[in-house]
Amino acid sequence: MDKLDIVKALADSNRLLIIEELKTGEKCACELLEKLDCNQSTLSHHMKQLCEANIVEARKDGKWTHYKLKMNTIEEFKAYVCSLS
Amino acid sequence: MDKLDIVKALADSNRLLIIEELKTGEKCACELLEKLDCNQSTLSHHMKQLCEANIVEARKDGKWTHYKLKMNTIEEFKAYVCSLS
DNA sequence: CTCATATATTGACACACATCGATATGTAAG
DNA sequence: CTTACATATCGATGTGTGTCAATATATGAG
Repeated sequence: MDKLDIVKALADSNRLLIIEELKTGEKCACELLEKLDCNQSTLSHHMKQLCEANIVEARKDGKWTHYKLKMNTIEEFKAYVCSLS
Repeated sequence: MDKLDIVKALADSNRLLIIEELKTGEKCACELLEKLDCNQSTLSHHMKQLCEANIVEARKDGKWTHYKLKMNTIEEFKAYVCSLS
């Protein structure tokens, strides 16, 4: 886990919203797109960054791509934040 | 606490290093400067951002400014990260 | 095969931001 | 008052990145 990659991936309002949506469980790109005020290529770009930071994982299912939070990474990041206090 | 302000303030390698230094307690700017590979005005700029995000607080003492982690904010951020899992 | 739909990639662009040198401000000592 | 030191601010600059339109790729339906 690279702390810097993680915080950089979190440092955008749309990506924080995406995380918020994924807290309630796996969602596909078109569901996420409805919640965000941006176009499809922008969403795709954000999802790529979240995946590359290992915060989110993608699962392809036919035409759809489903995304969910990657708990391993989140737990490791949580441990880091806890170490600050 | 604004999550976005916090993650943006964390999203820089030098600022993560500063946080790491402040984990061990209050330090003045010149001590921090020794640990970082940047010039004095750059450090000052980073400290300002950390203060504005309420992650760090400054205390002036004569010529020196001492910085320490602001635990209230860190605890709130910790609660947010915990809410993700 | 053709068409529609879902998602990814590319290229361009504007804006944010990390960095530095120069300078300003503030404080203590002599 | 003058000098030295600690820190802050300013202006300029290069790099990074969020955004979009256009296009590509992939999948399934008919």
